[in-house]
Amino acid sequence: MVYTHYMLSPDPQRFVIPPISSAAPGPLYQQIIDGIKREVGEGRLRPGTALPSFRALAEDLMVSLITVKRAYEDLEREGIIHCKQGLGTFVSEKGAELSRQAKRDQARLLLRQALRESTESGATNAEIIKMVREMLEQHQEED
Amino acid sequence: MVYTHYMLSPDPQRFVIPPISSAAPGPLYQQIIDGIKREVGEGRLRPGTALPSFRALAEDLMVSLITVKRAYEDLEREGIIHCKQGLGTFVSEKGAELSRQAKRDQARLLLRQALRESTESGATNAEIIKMVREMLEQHQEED
DNA sequence: TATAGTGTGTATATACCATATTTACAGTGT
DNA sequence: ACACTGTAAATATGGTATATACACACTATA
Repeated sequence: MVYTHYMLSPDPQRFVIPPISSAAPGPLYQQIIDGIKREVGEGRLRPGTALPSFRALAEDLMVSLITVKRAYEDLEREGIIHCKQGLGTFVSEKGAELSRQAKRDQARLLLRQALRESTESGATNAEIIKMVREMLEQHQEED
Repeated sequence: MVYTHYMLSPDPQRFVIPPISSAAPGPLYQQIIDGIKREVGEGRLRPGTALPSFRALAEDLMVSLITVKRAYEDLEREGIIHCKQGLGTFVSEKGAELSRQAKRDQARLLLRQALRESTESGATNAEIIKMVREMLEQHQEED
């Protein structure tokens, strides 16, 4: 068992980024992006700290180097991280705030779609609110 | 101006299925599927009635015949419609109920994702509920 | 009552783009 | 020189969309 520098706790789970899976919905690079945004946004990967190298993360997640690069490129374009050739990849100063903002925007987008589907299914506003409350309670129990 | 048999009102808008666009998110065939589920689920395309032919819908939506076929195939697999070679395509008896059920399932899926993104963005349950209420009010105004 | 015609849905071969991989290249520090 | 970093190019695969040709069902009509 080898602990990598980006780990913050001696968790039996080796990687903070995953789960990553070809079976999961969405492309692999998107799953990596979402995972890193979560870790950065929730403060487990702090601004200035180094992310795992392309090769290290690729090997850990059993994924191609290019797939990691694709994910890091997108994150760099969003200003959340920045890559320096020969040095490594690091969390940007505004990375946490940008990650949370991205999550907020994504949440609004998904919520709009969910509400549209709900109304088209014949659900009333009261029923929708009720469903949201129930789901939030379930999420609580998971923590 | 030509009215087709599947139109229910002399709407200046010719087609009930659209809007369809390469620019819109999601593949074209999925947009067709969603549109037909909506029309069937909300009762504007009733069980037993004929849907537009592959060629007619393809021409109307300025899309390939194969794209329409792909959409109809998926809808048939879900039991919402049934295609009869040489005859046409028709809404199934349980089409409306199945469409609404599909919308409900899709809504739950999207809602789960939206709530997860919201919590990961740092939003509290109260803030999430508030956002849902605001969005529902906006949807009301559109009607 | 044959049968040609015109409408249905069906199947095959093709083009294109996003995704993911391998392999080789270039920069930075020790 | 070496061992690490990120970068770039060529390739393979799968999903999406297209055009073209094929098979079935009704119907008008000779």
